[in-house]
Amino acid sequence: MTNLPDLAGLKPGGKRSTKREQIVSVFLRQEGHLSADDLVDVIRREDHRISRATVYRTLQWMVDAGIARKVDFGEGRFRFEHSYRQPRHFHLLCTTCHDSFEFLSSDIEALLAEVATARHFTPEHSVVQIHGTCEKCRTGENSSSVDGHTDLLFARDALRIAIATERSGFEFYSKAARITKDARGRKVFEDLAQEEHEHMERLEARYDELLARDPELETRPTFLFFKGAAHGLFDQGAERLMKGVNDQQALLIGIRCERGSHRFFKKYGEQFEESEGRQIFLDFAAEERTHLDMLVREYRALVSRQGRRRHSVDDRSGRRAAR
Amino acid sequence: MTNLPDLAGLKPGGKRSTKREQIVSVFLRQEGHLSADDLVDVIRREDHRISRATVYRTLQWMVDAGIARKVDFGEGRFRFEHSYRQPRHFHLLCTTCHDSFEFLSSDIEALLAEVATARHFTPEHSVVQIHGTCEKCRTGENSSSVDGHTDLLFARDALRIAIATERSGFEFYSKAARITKDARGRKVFEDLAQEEHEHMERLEARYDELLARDPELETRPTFLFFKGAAHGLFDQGAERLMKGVNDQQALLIGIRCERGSHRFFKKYGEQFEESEGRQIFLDFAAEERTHLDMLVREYRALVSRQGRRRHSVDDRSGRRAAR
DNA sequence: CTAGGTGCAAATAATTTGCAGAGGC
DNA sequence: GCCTCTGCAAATTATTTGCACCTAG
Repeated sequence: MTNLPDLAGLKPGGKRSTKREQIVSVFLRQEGHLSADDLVDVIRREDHRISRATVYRTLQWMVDAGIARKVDFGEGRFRFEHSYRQPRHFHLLCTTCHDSFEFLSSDIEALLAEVATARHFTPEHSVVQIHGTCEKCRTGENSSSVDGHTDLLFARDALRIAIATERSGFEFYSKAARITKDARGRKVFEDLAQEEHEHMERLEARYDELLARDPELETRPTFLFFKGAAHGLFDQGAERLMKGVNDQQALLIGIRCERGSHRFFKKYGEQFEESEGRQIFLDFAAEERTHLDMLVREYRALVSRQGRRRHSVDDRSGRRAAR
Repeated sequence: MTNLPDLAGLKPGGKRSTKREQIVSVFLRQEGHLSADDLVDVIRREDHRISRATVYRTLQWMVDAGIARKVDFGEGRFRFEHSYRQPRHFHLLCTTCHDSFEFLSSDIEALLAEVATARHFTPEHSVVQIHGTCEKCRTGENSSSVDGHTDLLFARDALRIAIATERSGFEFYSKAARITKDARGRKVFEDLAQEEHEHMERLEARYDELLARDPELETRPTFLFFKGAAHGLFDQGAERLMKGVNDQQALLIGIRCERGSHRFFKKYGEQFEESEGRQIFLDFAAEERTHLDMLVREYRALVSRQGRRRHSVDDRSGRRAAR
């Protein structure tokens, strides 16, 4: 299912499965958050002659090698999770069944960054845990769970965000085109609206492909929580357009939206290991970048045209003054 | 400095200082986050004959009694903090000097609540920790620190938020009064603007009193991070006013702002133990409640006046039809 | 007198380490 | 043969517990 990493340190034609490789391989085949003891149990099922000490040593080695991450759920012992894919995710921890669920929240991350800055603190990593009771333990039955397919969920949520942003971008540019007087400026906005629309359709197709891979995908709960950062930028921009602005201001608002959007998706996407979700964010950032460049070019053109017009006015008034 | 709690379980005329009382009293005199061992060290300074086991037992007793809270900073052992005053606060943890700093963030709490809801999870408590390097360890010198005077800081930040909200409330009502056509409705908005203004001055006086108690207070870093929830409600309301609304809509917008504000400050304030900050939030919530009632009364009056007018129109057209 | 508090030492529990032997290139 | 890995048992660390004793009400 998951494509295992290269088991660093193993020669391509590796001979016998040494203990370490065996432990690493078993660990990577598991999902969820294992305690050292859980891992010993699983491993003993296929090989009796493995010492607890070796498991501990291998776990430490995996942490150093970046394969595993040590997490503390406050149980008085550590657990270990795969460390590739989403870095810096957060946890929901059921105090009854001790099951754990992951989530991402760029919103919380942004707030944490603000706190760290305000307190002159250089953050390395953050721990966010919600301790409580999971639905299963409360109601008895298990609902659609996250099931560890976080890759697909991440891609799904990244696409949803990208689509929502494209949609509000489309609305923004349609509105901007409607209120722009200058024919050339209007054309730029119309083209951008057109592009946003096309790209939105491409993203929706990609979303459908994803659904085809897992028909249950759409019923699964949100994994990536996201609203502040980029979402709403275009909506806010559209509101500002309604207050009555001139062509130049409309371009500036567009630039501000695209730049915010580009920066955010690039920065956020780059945090992740190679994955479909990451790619969606980076593709999207690139797209926003193109739009940004287009707007900036147009803005410069507009300003220089106005400058020329003003110059000729100046010339005229100059001549008038000299008269 | 801090007023110690009643050392629950101690009979009023308690005789000799039993060990437990001694340990509790030493614990409460400390500040920061102590490990069991730290506490043993401190206690041994005044009494050699205290067993580690007793300290552990007393710590557990304190946790059960609600005097202390057990926290896990991922060091492989637990620490204990005073549990009265701010519940559910979060931590900045320096990986170098192992010092710890506290902060509150209603914004993060709100997001965590959303995540829990979306995942059908019943949250009990949340852990939020930012691990990194503190300013002291990075630059060598200690800046204005929080110094454990969290009570004052909490009160200061609560006041700041209340003042900011009053200010935007004042602006909102001034604007509403300006655009209201109906004389009676205008009077209501003017009165409210006036009230917000007076209350703002009272809050500012209270703020100055606070500053008098600690001249350094204003230079200390933010303790309570806060922006989403209530702040901005009136600003948003004011924006909606600008879009051109009738008197009735203006009242509805005001009602929505006051209700949101009231609910938020009440709910948030109630979380805390008795403290100045809590009182500020609750006073403020009560104030918003009064305004809310006033607006609702006015809204009903307006609607009933309109109803009467419409009725009389109906009557007239009825007569006309019967003619 | 008696329930609960306390000290001491031993028990637990998770994890680490010393050391001698094993295994692979 | 050399170097690293591994198993085993002992050590370490934080915390808990059993048990006999003590002490205040």
